Amino acid sequence: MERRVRVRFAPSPTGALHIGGVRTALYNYLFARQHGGDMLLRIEDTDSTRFVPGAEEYILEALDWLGIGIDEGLRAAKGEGLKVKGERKIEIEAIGEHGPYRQSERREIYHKYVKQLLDSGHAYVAFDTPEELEAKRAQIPNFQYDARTRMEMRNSLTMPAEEVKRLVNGGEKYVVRFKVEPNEDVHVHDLIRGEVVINSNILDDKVLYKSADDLPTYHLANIVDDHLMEISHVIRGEEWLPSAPLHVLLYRAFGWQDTMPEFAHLPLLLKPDGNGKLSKRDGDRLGFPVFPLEFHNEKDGTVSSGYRESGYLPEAVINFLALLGWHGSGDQELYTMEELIKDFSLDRVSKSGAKFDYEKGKWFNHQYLQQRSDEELAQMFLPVLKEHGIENPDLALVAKVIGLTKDRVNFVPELWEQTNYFFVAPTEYDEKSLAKRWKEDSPRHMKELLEILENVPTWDAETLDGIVMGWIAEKEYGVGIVMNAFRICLVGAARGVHIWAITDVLGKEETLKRVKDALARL
RNA sequence: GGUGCUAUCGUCUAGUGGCCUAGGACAACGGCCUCUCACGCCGUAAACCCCGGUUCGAGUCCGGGUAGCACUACCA
Repeated sequence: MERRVRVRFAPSPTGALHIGGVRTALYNYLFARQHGGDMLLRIEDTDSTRFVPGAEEYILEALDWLGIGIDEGLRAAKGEGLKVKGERKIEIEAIGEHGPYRQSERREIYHKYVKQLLDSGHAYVAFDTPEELEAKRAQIPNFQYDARTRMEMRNSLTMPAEEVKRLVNGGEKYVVRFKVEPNEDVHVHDLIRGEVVINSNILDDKVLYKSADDLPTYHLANIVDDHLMEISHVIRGEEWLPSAPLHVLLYRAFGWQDTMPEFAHLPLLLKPDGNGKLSKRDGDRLGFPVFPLEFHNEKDGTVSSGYRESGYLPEAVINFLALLGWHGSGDQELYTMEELIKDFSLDRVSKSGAKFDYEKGKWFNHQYLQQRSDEELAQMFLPVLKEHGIENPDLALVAKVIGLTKDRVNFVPELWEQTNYFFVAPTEYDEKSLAKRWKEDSPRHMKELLEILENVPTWDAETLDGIVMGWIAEKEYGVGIVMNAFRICLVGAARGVHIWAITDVLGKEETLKRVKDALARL
């Protein structure tokens, strides 16, 4: 009997959610959905010193924006206040029977399990201060707190029980360490990498709990919670692979080996250039976001740009991320979330790290932008127009102009460069275009054209094209030279959509005005 | 340093011993379309890390190198 698939995404609220974390969340989500299982979200805030205000809200809002649904644990509640640029005022709801879902709220639970390990002899109390340990490391190269060295340290293994009790009761700061048995080959079965074997000698006696803040460390909290929350598959980043054997040992120490989850360690997202894993600095340096949403870090005062604010569509980010380290069964590149859920498979996840290819991300956004309706894009374009001083434009007109130009852009903000001449008449003219397209005869051509345009029976593309082309042919002027001069008058440069599409949007009056203005200036 | 993971076009990747003359996509380049600039379409260039071994046959399996990455905290 297969057990119910239950996976979790368990970020730490230490800042904006890194794009690699988003991918981890996505793969967990796809896996859960595909198997009809549950996707949990748990907050791993066991390091009180690294907590960043707003980070939790950020994480939940980011997942919500991307459409990565949470079935259990913490999630963004639907409603107003969500998706507000700049200020994050989301409502958080907790659902499920396995809560609380913030580790900082699970102290009593961890106490119980720390005690269990202590009682069974799998763990011990240690009093060595951080300073003492640091001194030890400085003194002994490659010092490791383990079977070889623990008998030289200040812990419950080397001190009389009475002394330990006295110290603990007296409020002395201590930690609880896991007692790793030496020289044992620990086997970890990884769904992506196969069998990984590590000898326990290289593991150290990891700190499981620190009395200073009365909180467990990641390793303990993670194992206890995954067990209690009945997690079936742990899908996480490759950086966790080295500590997976420790986790296996922990499951065994608790006697939970029969329900231990399966592991899958995902390849890392690497810098686009050079070596190493992708960091926030790379984004700043190369000019692209490494976070889903913009984030204002209250703690260090930094601002991180986000995909959403850069004009990315969530479905493009999802598609892009899905293919960074995973490949479908065929040659398909464009995937909806539904298709991803159908086709996803852990054994098609790559083993090697993937360099972050921002250029491809642009292409994905281009693809998805084309699928959005002109009206929808118009709404998204409004703020950009406002930035350029266009207040309360005619929405139908904006949509029409977008329909004419959207296939030229990758992002909504880029629409401005493609559409500005529809909203603002040119006041100066591009030098290069002028040099190439504005000839000696051009003023004369434009004067003639003006007369013709003033007298056309109807102002539609077909009529204009017929009349103007007829006139050019009759006078043997050359289509290119006349039309480009005309274009310069209307646009200010030799660029833009089809000329009759421009005159159509501009209308007769504005078109004539622009030609007259150009004539007066050039 | 130690341990582990990984290794196909510039990048993401397909490839599970003969279907590979190594396929697709992004980017690059060229052409077509055309009143311009784009888009689009068509095409070109571009890779199996190295050395051994197994095999009739290796990108694919094995060994050894090399390289890259990760981990090596009272952080996750």
